[in-house]
Amino acid sequence: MAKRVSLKDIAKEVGVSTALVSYVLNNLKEGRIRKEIAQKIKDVAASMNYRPNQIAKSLKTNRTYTVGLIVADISNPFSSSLARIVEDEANKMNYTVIFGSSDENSEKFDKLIDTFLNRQVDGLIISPPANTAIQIQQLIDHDIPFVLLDRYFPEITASYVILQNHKASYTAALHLIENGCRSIGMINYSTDLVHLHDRKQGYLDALKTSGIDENRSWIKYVDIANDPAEIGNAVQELLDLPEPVDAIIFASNLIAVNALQYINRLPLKVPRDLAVITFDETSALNLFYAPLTCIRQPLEEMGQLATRILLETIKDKTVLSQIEVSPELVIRASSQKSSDYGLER
Amino acid sequence: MAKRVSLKDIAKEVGVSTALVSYVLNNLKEGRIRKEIAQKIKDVAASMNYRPNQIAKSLKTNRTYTVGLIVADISNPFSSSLARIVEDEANKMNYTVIFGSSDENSEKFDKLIDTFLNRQVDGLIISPPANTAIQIQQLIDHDIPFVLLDRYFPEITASYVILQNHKASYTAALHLIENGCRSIGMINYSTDLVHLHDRKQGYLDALKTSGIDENRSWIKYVDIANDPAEIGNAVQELLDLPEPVDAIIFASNLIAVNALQYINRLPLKVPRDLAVITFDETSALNLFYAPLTCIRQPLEEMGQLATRILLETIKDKTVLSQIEVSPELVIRASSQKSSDYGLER
DNA sequence: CTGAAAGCGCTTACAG
DNA sequence: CTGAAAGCGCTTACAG
Repeated sequence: MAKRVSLKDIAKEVGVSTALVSYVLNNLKEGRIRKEIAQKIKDVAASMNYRPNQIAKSLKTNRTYTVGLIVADISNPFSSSLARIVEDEANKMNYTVIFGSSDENSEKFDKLIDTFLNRQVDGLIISPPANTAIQIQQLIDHDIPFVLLDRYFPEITASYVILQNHKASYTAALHLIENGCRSIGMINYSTDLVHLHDRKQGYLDALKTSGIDENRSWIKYVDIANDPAEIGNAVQELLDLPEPVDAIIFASNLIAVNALQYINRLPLKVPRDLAVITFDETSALNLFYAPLTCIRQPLEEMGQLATRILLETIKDKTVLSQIEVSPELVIRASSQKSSDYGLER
Repeated sequence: MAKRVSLKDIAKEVGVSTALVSYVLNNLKEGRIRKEIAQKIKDVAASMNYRPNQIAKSLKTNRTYTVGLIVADISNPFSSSLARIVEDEANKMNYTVIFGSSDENSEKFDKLIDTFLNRQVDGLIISPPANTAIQIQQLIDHDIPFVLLDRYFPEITASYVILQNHKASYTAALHLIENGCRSIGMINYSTDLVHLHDRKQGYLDALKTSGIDENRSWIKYVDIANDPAEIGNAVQELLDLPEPVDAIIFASNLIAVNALQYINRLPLKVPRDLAVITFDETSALNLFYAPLTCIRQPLEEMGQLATRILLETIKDKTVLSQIEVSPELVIRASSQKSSDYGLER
């Protein structure tokens, strides 16, 4: 790289101190600097193509204007959609975002936090993997500004932005019941992630409310690695029950994609033979033949809130916001047996 | 944040100079430092929970171990898949990545480059929007290490990793012709992006080779903003031609998702009534009823190569690599009229 | 084997 | 209105 021009170079060129150059270029002490000299400095800076060195500035000010975003996997559309929203919101406040994928792995997660803190990020937005409450507690102990996104730990007093997960699946299950479903399955992840447990609980409570006996074999747990074969098997098992399931709720978009791909190869028709509801609404789901009823998370709101809360926290360490946003049940054909959708093909 | 511990604190605690601490913690001059004192320093550093300040280190060494990744839109699965690969490859070499989305907008793109350079990234991986050759040339003029990914400018001598785009659509079109298609449409973006022009040209050359007269109305151009209605219209127009098209090639995964969603609502059947091939293979496409023939880009290879070339360039500014990777035509049901797939439903 | 010192490029009290 | 100077937390020739 060609030798970069520094404040000192400009100062020498104009014949003033670096301090003055710094003041002028940062628009400080405006009224109190001679106009001509200020203009001269700006002109020279422009002509020399001056580019402030943020690293030096950060070292001095102890602010990097960088936030670290830790997601499960940036290539998962759910994560990347949030990333985009965080990016836009952070940029508005002149923040840049660095990202990392934890792969649901506690060690990788630790490493990311470590790296990001070494890089002096001003704060973190985190979708933590399961069983990382200790690490999160350490962030608190060290007074590191952060907010949890999408996931949380009930035992920890930290800011978070999550979905009303219980309500989401409660509403979904109730909707299925109202549409005549009686044996409703769920495919969920086998994990300690609390928000996924909440999704299960909402579903169970809806059954109970409706006087439907809970049936343990209606819930299938798959590894969070999203293995297509395993998810296909889970579907098949639900259909192979003595009394087969007449509806399935998918606890995530990736479960849905894999399950529906499997269902595509089956002779059965959605929703005629099987009603279906999925968490999340991603473009990946749009090509299924039956328009899918889904639980829409307000991603825009979630990403923006998380970012804003983080930036607030950076300014004022005493901020604590725990926000649960509302899901929206978007009702389409896939959940309504009464619809004739399954027949028309 | 609790007062951070610095080299100086450790030095004071142990009773040595900061220089020595720095040497020990960086494992420099290993054989030449008394073992006991080295161990003591390491122990104290650990017990004080020392965390090296990368910012200070960067200021001194002029290396941030950060790369900037500029994509069109991180929420586009194509971009986020590449981002994930770049992330992994960069992490291997202890690099962190900051990202930004240009939205195909030249001004946003400028701003991102500016921000990233101010932050002293060691280099950039860039999918440039149309008409940004000037900006790219400036990077060269300023000796900034970078590599273009997915897109390039033939008039500029810069490192890049792209697909053999011409070959990709040439092969695809030929395959359709061999399977009996005679009037083959293409939906592409109206843009100056050269790689998309290459995709068009490959398609046209395949027609010519096969003795099929090029028909201007077979190519529809849509805005790169991916408006679903506009893309649906493009499909309809191709079907409404006096001599309707019997196959369509989609020039990107997002065109495909939108077009297929539209096709889903039509009475026609793929491939019986219309054969179809798409660029890119994303999970978004898996739920279409007919398994899709697609042009698979070797994303893993592309992301890794781009990252490696960048890191090479950072070390040695004289590196210049222009790589065109091979597409793979993954043949499935959607492109084969002879297949009975379209009939079985 | 170890330390004193300069310096990376900024900001910012402080002094005048 | 302007400047000299200290200092952010490191690294690294240089000297001994």
